[in-house]
Amino acid sequence: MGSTLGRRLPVMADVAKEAGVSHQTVSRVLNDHPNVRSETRTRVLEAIDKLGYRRNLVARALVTRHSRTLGVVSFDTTLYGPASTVYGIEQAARAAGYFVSIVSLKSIDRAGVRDALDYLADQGVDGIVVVAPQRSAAQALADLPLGVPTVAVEGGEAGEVPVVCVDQFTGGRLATEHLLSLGHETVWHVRGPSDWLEAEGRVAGWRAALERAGREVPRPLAGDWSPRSGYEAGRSLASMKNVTAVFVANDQMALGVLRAFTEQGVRVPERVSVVGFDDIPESEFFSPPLTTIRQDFDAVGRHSIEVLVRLLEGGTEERERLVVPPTFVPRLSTARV
Amino acid sequence: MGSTLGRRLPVMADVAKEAGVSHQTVSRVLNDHPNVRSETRTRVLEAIDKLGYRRNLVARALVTRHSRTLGVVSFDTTLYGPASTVYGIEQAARAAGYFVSIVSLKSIDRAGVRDALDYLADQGVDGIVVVAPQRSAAQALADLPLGVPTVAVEGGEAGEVPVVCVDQFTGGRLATEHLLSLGHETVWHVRGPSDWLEAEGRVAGWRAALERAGREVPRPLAGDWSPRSGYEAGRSLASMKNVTAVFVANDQMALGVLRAFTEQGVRVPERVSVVGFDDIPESEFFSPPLTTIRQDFDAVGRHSIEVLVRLLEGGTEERERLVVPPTFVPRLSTARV
DNA sequence: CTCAGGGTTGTTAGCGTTAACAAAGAAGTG
DNA sequence: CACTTCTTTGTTAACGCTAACAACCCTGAG
Repeated sequence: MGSTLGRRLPVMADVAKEAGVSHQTVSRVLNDHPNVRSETRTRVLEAIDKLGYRRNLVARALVTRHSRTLGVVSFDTTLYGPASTVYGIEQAARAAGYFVSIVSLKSIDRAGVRDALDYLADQGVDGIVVVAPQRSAAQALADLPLGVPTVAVEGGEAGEVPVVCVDQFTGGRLATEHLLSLGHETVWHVRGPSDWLEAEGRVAGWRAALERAGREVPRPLAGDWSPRSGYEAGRSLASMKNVTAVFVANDQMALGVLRAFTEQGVRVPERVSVVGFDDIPESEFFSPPLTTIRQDFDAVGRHSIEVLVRLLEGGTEERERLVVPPTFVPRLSTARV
Repeated sequence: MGSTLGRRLPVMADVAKEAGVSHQTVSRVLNDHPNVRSETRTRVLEAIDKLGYRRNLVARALVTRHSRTLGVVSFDTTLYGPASTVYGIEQAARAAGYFVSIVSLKSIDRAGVRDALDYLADQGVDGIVVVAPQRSAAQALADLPLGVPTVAVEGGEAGEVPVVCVDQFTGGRLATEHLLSLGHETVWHVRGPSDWLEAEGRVAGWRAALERAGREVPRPLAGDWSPRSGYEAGRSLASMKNVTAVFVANDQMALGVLRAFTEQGVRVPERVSVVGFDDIPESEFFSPPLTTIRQDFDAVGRHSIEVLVRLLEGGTEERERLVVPPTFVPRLSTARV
């Protein structure tokens, strides 16, 4: 449409001519410069309105050296956690007047993260949020001497950039303490992949709670966050007679565990109690509804933008670390021994 | 870091001086212009390498009037469908050399869509993909006289822009025919919100299959895609004695239905068969594993970019409509009467 | 030997905006 | 009333790149 229209879009000079002022005055009006006579201002605004003028942000970015665009690097935005975090980021960024450009990685190795950051830097983003839940990603970030202000989400201990994350340790501890408080002798654990900082944090919290209570610490079963890996862990657990309580490192794997237990005739919570992690929207409707630890992904996303914007606008380079607490969500998958 | 460094980034002129050529020659090398002596080319490339020069894409965009950025407007990217679609879009766009800027809407009304499109147009995107599964969004799109090439995903019948979508009608038909083929007298339906085109398509496919088989068409139960609404529909269905087969319009609601059935002692698939829609990663591990209709969201996202890029680069304004077929995924939630 | 024609490079002029400075008028001060 | 100061506006010069054109060199045909 309009390919033969010929009328190019109006530019600032057109508005200026229409309003009988210089283009600089138009610029001043648009940028809320205080020293413009109100009569002139209205005349300019009318001209803008009449011509349907819209300022060219690319030209503006060239001269101001600010694109008002933030970059986001994330791993597999198909997963609930990253998707929710990115959603929070996007909402907060837009509210703060920034555009959001996204790179979603398939695998997170150092090269991948480096490429993504370069790519965004090329585009001229003013700042970057890296959702880096894996150790490799966090390290890649730590190594990179990047010229763009950056914030890591779930970035673990990496010291170079500010970090916003959920307190995984406390989450693991809460889950475990809940199960112990119900009278379980010990708590088994289906953990996430070892490269993930979140997985490590949950393991550590679980272990600490057991040790503090002076209980035996069983060997954790390995999972990869997928329902299938939970299912396989569940089959192993079902065959062990002494298992009465399991803390599963995420809700999806917990679903797999529940499925395996159902197949093997292991009743939850009558014979085994199960606690998950994340509180995905589905977990309330698992059979039975899943007791879990809620992560406020949305808050994490919002906070990361707050920190980044502060970095961009304030400029103070506080080496911040903002920790969002998880919350315990009791449902029906856990019971007294 | 580097705030006191003072050394500004190298620009094309710096490279030119370093290589002993004009900046235009540098530009030609970067743009793969054929008429550059290979010796000169290597000299320029060496200079680029030595100085760590990176071309300023903002300046380039200003003069070429192309930002190589595509905009995506989507509704609630927290949901599995939109998230997967956006993921596919992002991957395909990056592979085609485009950046992706995202706007995620909380509610899709005409004003919201209009704002999002304006917002992206201001930013100077070259093209836009609108994930518009609701009728209101599709209409908003149809009304808008936008100056930027646009493709709608799941956009229904809206005639102004090319559309890429999954064949919802066929999906609904497949689900229903499967249940009928198992000997069920008729099939009940838990539908999605009436504003959603996808919901309508599935209802229509379900109805058509029943009518073609000469069966009674029960009144569909209303849902809003959430597990909770499925749960509520499930409680209603559980109380009806004549229900033996249910087609639920998405997997999340199907989870709620399964939960309600479990609570009421209605066994699946022994007493009632259930079919879902979407094939989310969890559905294989529901109890029982859910028979469902798979939508290839990723393919939809990829196709939408293909169409858009063709529009941008070819320029032919074919009023395309690309339909991705759904596939039937048999699992254990359905059985013969 | 001359001249056309292609390959290769340089020069100049934008793209549409903001920044920096200059200029003119209004207003306040001794 | 002269002089400073503030407000308002305009003029000019970037920002870093590509497009258009000009200029030069080299080759080969007449």
